This record gives sequence, structure tokens and C-alpha cells, in this order.
Amino acid sequence: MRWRDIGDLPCSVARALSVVGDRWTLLVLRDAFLGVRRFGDFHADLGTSRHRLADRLHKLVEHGVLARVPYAERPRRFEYRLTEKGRDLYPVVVSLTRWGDRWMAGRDGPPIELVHRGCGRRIMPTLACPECGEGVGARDMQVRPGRALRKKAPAWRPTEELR
Amino acid sequence: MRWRDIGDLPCSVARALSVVGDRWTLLVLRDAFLGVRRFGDFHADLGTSRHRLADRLHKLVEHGVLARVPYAERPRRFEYRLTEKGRDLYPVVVSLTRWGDRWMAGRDGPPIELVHRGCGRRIMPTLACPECGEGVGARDMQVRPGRALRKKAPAWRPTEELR
DNA sequence: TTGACTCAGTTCTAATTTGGAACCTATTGT
DNA sequence: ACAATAGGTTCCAAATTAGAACTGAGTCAA
Repeated sequence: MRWRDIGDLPCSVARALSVVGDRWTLLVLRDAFLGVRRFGDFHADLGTSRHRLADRLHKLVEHGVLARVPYAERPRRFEYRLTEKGRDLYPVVVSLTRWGDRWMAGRDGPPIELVHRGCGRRIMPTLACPECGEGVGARDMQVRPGRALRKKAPAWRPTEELR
Repeated sequence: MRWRDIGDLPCSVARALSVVGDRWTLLVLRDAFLGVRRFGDFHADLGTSRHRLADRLHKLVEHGVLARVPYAERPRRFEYRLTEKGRDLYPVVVSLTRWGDRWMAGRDGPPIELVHRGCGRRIMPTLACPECGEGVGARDMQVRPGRALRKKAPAWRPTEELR
């Protein structure tokens, strides 16, 4: 299977990765969440090749994750801003941050800290059930096929327990 | 900058991606969260080359995300199970699922559904503040440099607002 | 005891993707 | 006129990937 075909699989992870699963793309988004907007700033911060960067930015614009909006005429210049679709990737970036903080940090601790504007405390957001509010981990959730999958692959059954 | 060096950056996202940012790796983990454990099952489900798959599995074992545990002697056979470090990637996989469900699903809706064992409801976990319990998005959080970063790059300042 | 089969890989080659340097275009500042 | 700034594009060598074929240890059935 070719990587470019993963977006066609009946799997939301695969479809999401077909947009953000390329090398550098999630780091571009990390920068975007830190407020970076211009080609030169992304380039300086990421250290990737201008070629790849231009490619990634344009692909994210195509997918509606970033918007290319002019910020100057003569010469015409554009910047890249997160759309609603793009901002909705925040949980992905934060979850990677949380995991990196926990398992990959040096002994000086996490490189950045987050403060919740709502309550003013320094926290790292975690996954919770939006109905009952409890924090959830892999073992608290049970998987079952949705309508789309029952149609396409009626035989598929997830394992019941994650041990 | 070479991809193999991103793990050395003072950024938890970059460090996390140095482990799980390779093509197929997050799909291997998705399968693992669905209960897949054996080489042949990963291969059948993912459709990636055996070569890449073997590589990714061994790399994840090296990083302690999966454990290679024997399930048969004569012939010796191994399966790959999530460790605690691996299970802690659940928020990343769920966040990708949530985004894929919301922005990339076909008209039959999401391929799979999740049920919270705690309250029995069909939900999709979301990000919340572990202190006050409120749901959080990109605009609810403020960024500031941590100790590790103040040491290495004292001049760095994140933008205050995400507009 | 031979031959088919299973599982978990490894090896090989061609095709694709990436990284890095150099170049291009439009405009402003000196 | 000339350098500087911003945002790219072009080119090529090097690295990575996909897919098919092969390996090796052991089981099973005739």
C-alpha cells in the first residue's frame, strides 16, 4: 500500500494522517499554535528546506487547515493562519506535547509550560469524557464498529479488552 | 535539518515525533490499541511492506513503546504489546480519531464508535483541564517557556494571543 | 519421511521522497 | 545603481520506501 492512498481507508486515524502525517507537518502546526505565521519564520524556526516547507504549507492550505491571507500589497505577501479546522488539531499537538514532556524530557523538565486562562493554573490538558467529566485512558474505552464500517467490513470485530 | 535530529530539539512535540512521527508508526499504534499483537496481523491489516513493518516494530520496542514478548516456544514466536509508555499515547491516537471523524468522515459517519466504560455512554474523549475540569481549546491556553527552555534559549517568547 | 503449510522475519531493487544549495521575482531603502 | 527583504522555485544527490522474492524454524498430515 502506498502512503498516498491511506486517506481512502475507512479509518479516521488514517484519514487524519493523510493530512498531517507527513514529516514536518505537525511541527509546522506546533509553530502555528505558538503564533508563527510567515514563511520566513517557519523556515528559521524549523530548519527544514524551503522546498519542503512551501510544499507542506500549500498542502495544509489545500486541506483547509491553514489559510493563506495577504498581509501586504506591493510586494504582495501572504501569511498562514490556522482555520477552525486547523485549530481543531490542538488536541493532537497538546497530546504529543504531554507525552513528550512525560517520557522524553531532559532533567530540566518540559521546554514549555501551559497556563489555563480559565482557572489560571499551570496544567497540561488531559483526555476526559465530555458527558461525565471523568479522565479517560485506553482501558476506560470500549471500541465498536460504526455504521460506515459495518457497511464496508461487516465481519470486523475489535478485541474486547486491552490487557 | 535532518529528520533524524529532531529528537534533540528542546521541544516535546519534536521529541515525541522522533518516536512516533514516522510513516505508518501511528497506524501501527492504532492497531495496537484495537488489540492487534502479531506481525502477521499488523501486516494484513496495514498493508505496508513487511520490511517497513519489521523496522517500525523494532524501533517502537527500542523506545519502550511496545514490548516483544514470547507467546510460543518451538518455534519461538513473539508478539508486540503496548507498554505503559505505549498506552500513554492513547490521547494522541484518540485526538487524531476525533479530528478525522469530524473533518474527514464520509456521509456514513465515523468508522468506529467509542463507549466510555465508566458512564456507559457513546462519546469521543475531549481535552479538559485536569484542575478545574473545563474543556479546553487552543484559545484557552497560554504558553510560557519552561525552565529547560529559559536555559537554552533565554530570548524566546511565545506570542501572547492566538487569533 | 516427504511435502505442504505457518509465522516471522530478511534481502534485493526500483521508485519515491527528502535535504540543501542556488537561483528568481518584486519591491523598498540608501 | 545596488544591497536588502520576503517568499518562493529549480535542480540534483542522498535517503527512504514499496513490493516481491527469499529464508529458516518448526508443525502437521499422508
